[in-house]
Amino acid sequence: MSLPNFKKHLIEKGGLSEEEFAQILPSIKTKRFEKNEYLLKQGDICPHYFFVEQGVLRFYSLNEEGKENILQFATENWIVSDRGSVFFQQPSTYYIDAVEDTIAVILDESFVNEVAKLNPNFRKQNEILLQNHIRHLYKRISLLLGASARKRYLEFVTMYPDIMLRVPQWMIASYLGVTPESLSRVRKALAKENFKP
Amino acid sequence: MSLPNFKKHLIEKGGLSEEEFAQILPSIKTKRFEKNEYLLKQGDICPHYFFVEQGVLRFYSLNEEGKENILQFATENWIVSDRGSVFFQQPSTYYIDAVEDTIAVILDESFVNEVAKLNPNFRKQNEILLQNHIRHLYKRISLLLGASARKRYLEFVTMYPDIMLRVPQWMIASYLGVTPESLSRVRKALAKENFKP
DNA sequence: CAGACTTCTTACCATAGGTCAATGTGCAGC
DNA sequence: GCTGCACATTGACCTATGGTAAGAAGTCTG
Repeated sequence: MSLPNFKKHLIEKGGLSEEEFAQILPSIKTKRFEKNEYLLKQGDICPHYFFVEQGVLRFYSLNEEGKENILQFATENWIVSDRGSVFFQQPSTYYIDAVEDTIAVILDESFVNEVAKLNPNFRKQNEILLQNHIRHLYKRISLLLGASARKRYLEFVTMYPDIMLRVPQWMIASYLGVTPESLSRVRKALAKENFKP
Repeated sequence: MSLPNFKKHLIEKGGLSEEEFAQILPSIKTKRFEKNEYLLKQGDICPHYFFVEQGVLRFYSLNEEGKENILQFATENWIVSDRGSVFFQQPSTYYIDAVEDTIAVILDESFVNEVAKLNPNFRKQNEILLQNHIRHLYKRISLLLGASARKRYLEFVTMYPDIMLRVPQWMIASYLGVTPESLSRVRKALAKENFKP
């Protein structure tokens, strides 16, 4: 298993050297998930963080009526998890599953500590990721509070053009908080105004 | 300035002793804000974290049409800030102002480090606060994605009964992502079904 | 290739919530 | 005790989005 993305991540973002990476490579655990396979189900204690080496994951909740609300997609180089569940060792209220066949690197607190021992900079980089994550969540809430379906879609397209092409449209609708039909209408209206994605 | 809430916070959550608190007390900076006074404006680099010793703050964004979207309220013992702006030293896109006259403790990274030196446990407690914060943001997004105005309001009331009583209704509407008129109608309908808040 | 899904689109109608405007109502300042 | 705001309510109307149902297009599978 060569893990080019994870290697790049640790070297560029984590500040590790080639040698340091080679040193920890043997202790890296990965897992392969098939399309539609679950990584986490409601009620489970989320065991790890998942770094997407290859593929697409989705993180979502299910409301009482059985409607899925997609909170996050994760493509290559993204980390996804129910952090709260991992941290507090409490049952999760969320699901994670694979949108495509996916290879994920299994991360846990001990791994972070181990790498941080090699290179103290790594902890700082983790902190940066976390802060960016929070920023992103705030932005998302702002949009959900204030923006129309159309505006949210446009924002999504410019922010994640890659994801757009890899997940079915109804999942994007769920991420945006609208029905697939509504999203279809929004897209049609945009096409009529000759909007180029 | 006696700061009973902040003292309690540091002792109970931060694990400090009375003596340790007395030791840092002289270096604690506080500031008083009048109702409607700004703590942060769009474009500023958010200089600190604010711990609310007494009063109510609100954290919000303004969209292009000038509509306010309230992201968070903070009453006693809450910490509020644009963390991203503090951390990355970048201009904020948010506002913070005082809903009531407020006494806030001014916190910055150096303060956290100073206290952590006294009691290493403090860093862990900060981490816990942060993780809870993220959990809370996810929950909020789920509700905005999937729940009706009524459900969001009921959730708000049970979660923050205290805030309900201290901020005007139109701000709650903004927090929930509906118009004040809609919220008024939701409340009327609930009253008719003899809902007791 | 046939058949069964899944996804996307379209059309028609329903409705929650938005908009606008008028009316209350309480409270702060004179 | 008025006067003037800021907030809240209400009603009439409108619009974006939801719900339903059907068909078209694509895709997987035997």
